[in-house]
Amino acid sequence: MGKKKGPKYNQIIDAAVTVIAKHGYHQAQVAKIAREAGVADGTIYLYFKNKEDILTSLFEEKMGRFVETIRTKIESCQTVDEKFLLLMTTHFEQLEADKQLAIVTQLELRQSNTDLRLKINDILKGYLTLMDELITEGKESGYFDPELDNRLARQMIFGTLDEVVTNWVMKDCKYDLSALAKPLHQMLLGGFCKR
Amino acid sequence: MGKKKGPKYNQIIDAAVTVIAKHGYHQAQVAKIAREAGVADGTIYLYFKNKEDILTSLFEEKMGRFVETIRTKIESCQTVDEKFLLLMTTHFEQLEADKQLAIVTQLELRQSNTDLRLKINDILKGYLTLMDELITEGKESGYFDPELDNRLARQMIFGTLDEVVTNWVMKDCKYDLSALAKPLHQMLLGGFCKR
Amino acid sequence: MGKKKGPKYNQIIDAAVTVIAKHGYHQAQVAKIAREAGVADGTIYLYFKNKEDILTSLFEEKMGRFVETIRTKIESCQTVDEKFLLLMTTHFEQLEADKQLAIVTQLELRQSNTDLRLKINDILKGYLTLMDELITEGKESGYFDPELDNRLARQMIFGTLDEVVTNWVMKDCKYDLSALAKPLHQMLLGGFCKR
Amino acid sequence: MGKKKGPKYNQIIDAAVTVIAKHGYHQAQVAKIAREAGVADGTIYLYFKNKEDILTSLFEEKMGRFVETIRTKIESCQTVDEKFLLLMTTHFEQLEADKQLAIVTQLELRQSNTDLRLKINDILKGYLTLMDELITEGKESGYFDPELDNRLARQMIFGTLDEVVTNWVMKDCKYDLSALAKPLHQMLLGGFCKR
DNA sequence: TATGAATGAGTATTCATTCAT
DNA sequence: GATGAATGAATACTCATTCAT
Repeated sequence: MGKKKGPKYNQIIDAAVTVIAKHGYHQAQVAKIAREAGVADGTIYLYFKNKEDILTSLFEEKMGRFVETIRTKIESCQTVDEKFLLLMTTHFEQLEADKQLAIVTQLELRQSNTDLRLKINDILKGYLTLMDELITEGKESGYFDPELDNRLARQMIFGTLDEVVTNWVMKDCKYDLSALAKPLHQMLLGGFCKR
Repeated sequence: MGKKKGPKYNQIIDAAVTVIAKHGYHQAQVAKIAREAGVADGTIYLYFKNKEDILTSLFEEKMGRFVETIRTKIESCQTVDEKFLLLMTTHFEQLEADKQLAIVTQLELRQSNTDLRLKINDILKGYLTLMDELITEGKESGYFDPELDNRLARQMIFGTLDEVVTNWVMKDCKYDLSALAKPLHQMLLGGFCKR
Repeated sequence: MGKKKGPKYNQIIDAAVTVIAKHGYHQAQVAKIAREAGVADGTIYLYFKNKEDILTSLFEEKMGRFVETIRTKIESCQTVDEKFLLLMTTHFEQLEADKQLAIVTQLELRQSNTDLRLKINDILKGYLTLMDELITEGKESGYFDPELDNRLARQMIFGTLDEVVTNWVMKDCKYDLSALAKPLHQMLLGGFCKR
Repeated sequence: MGKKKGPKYNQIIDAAVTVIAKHGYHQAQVAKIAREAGVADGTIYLYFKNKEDILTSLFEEKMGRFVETIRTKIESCQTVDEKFLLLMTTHFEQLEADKQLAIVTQLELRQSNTDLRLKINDILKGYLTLMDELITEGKESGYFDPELDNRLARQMIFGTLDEVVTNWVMKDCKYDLSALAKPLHQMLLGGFCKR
């Protein structure tokens, strides 16, 4: 069980995204996912331990490279300032590139029970670590306020990005999301106040 | 039906909060709520139309005055700066005052798929309007950057507050939440950068 | 209990007829009957043992005089032939006089469980006896075939009358029912065949 | 869903007949039918849309050929007189052949309030048409009174047959039903009166 | 590997009846 | 007598998971 191999593994995950995006979390039965994937119900259980495992694997597969992509990209930047802008831009671009997936991760999977949400948080932990490193770097380089509370700053960045993406998804993804990175970057780093 | 009167009405709502906080949204059966409230299953239906009506009434009863309380409190403030600080402090204090309720509204009720989410959004709409007014006031008074995008600023504030509270709840409410208002206020208004 | 006295007793029975005719047997809850009667739910149980007792009492009260009326009327007739015609005419006239009641007895009460239907049959027993007497009289007077099987003849008469009335009710009582007595009388006594 | 194939489909229908005949319509729970059929509750829903679908399918499967059988049989008869006798005999014989089924169709299924009654009426409609044709044929051949009212004659035949069968069922099917066809035939065609 | 038929635990809601006032 | 708030038993249907083929 759990043979994370073969084309069917990915077929099933993609089918889950499609079904959840189309019918919603509570109407995404295993049988429906199996039909969408073109396999028998029982086949699902050759690749996944149970239904929850489909959802967490979905999150892992689809979001696993999410953070890595960001980390790689910002390496090329010189300043913390630039790094932050690129982090946000890349965050938005990646979600903008797969709107169906955005619906699933921003809206539908949040209806799942608390256990699944804890696993999602685990996956996000790498993202929070990255932000933490950036904040520390900013503080050490003298660019950020040295009194900054890392945890709060991190929650502020993540909470903001998440809320902005969720609003975009709820407005049917019909405006340019990555264009918002720049003004947000300015607001996060410079605050609301005039200088 | 729907008598919305008598001590039993409140007994049942309080029982629902207790049961959901203790067992989670998906394990909060009507029978369990009835037992906790000390009434028969059928009695629930003398006071509520159906199970969902319990949850929406819970939200209305418990959170209905949330925004109004904040709006009233900040009226006494002179400056936008003070208003923002008081908004955040009051936001945190109200949730801190009933930790069980915080668990229910921040984590459990978000798993619902129904009209309840619409009702939650209704309440939030009033909150977003209030934030909007504050932001505009800040811009007009020359305190905020006149180029500030209201929608983004609003999402930044709300996303930050929500994320901070959710983290506090997931850490079992074991630190002082309202004490975070001040540093957050500084970060939101002044940004991460040193001045 | 079961004090078959007072105006409320009749109020409740009339309310039951109205409610059943309007909403159907399966939607005729005790609470609905009580409201229609203008009494409290509990009051019903001062006059009736239980819900089934309302229905059997309804049948007794409303249909009890049914047979007696027929019996009295046909006493004035000279011949069996006349008696039969008058029996059928009176049967139809009585049901035609209260169409709501006809709906209840012909359609709705038949959906009741087998126990109630047995009680209804008890009440009808007097009617069958009357028919039996008439058939015997017809045979003894030499008017009917002496070989006639009383039981079958009785079932034929009752089955025919019942089916004719039921069809009339299902066609919304919109044609003249008692006018059918005469041709039916001729068919029952003379048969389908030409003479 | 609704595979209408395989031995289980018939097992379930037969179990429904058995359970309803034994415990009555209102005590025929799905779980009881499943146990009698030797399958799990959920299996029922692989073969039937819902509980009502079991009952309508039961009626279709068991009574669907009822009228057709009669129609085929009487084709071989020469005279209307013979046709009528055979119609009645076949009607009785078919019900006599499965007494449990007779209980279900004559008594229990009549307590239903649903589409089932419409379905029953549909089947009966074909029967009434057949009777109509016979009556017309009798009139045209000069055998029946040309003044005969088809509708009334039809209701008289059907009402009589139905009443006779119902009485037989209520007397626990303990006498010879089809033997009654002959005397009834004589009474219907020749009337009660001596000739 | 793959199938898909079969499983059976789990739950919101109705409504006849009671009984304290 | 009269009330009506409270009771609680009873039931169809879904769907994640299994296992014989």
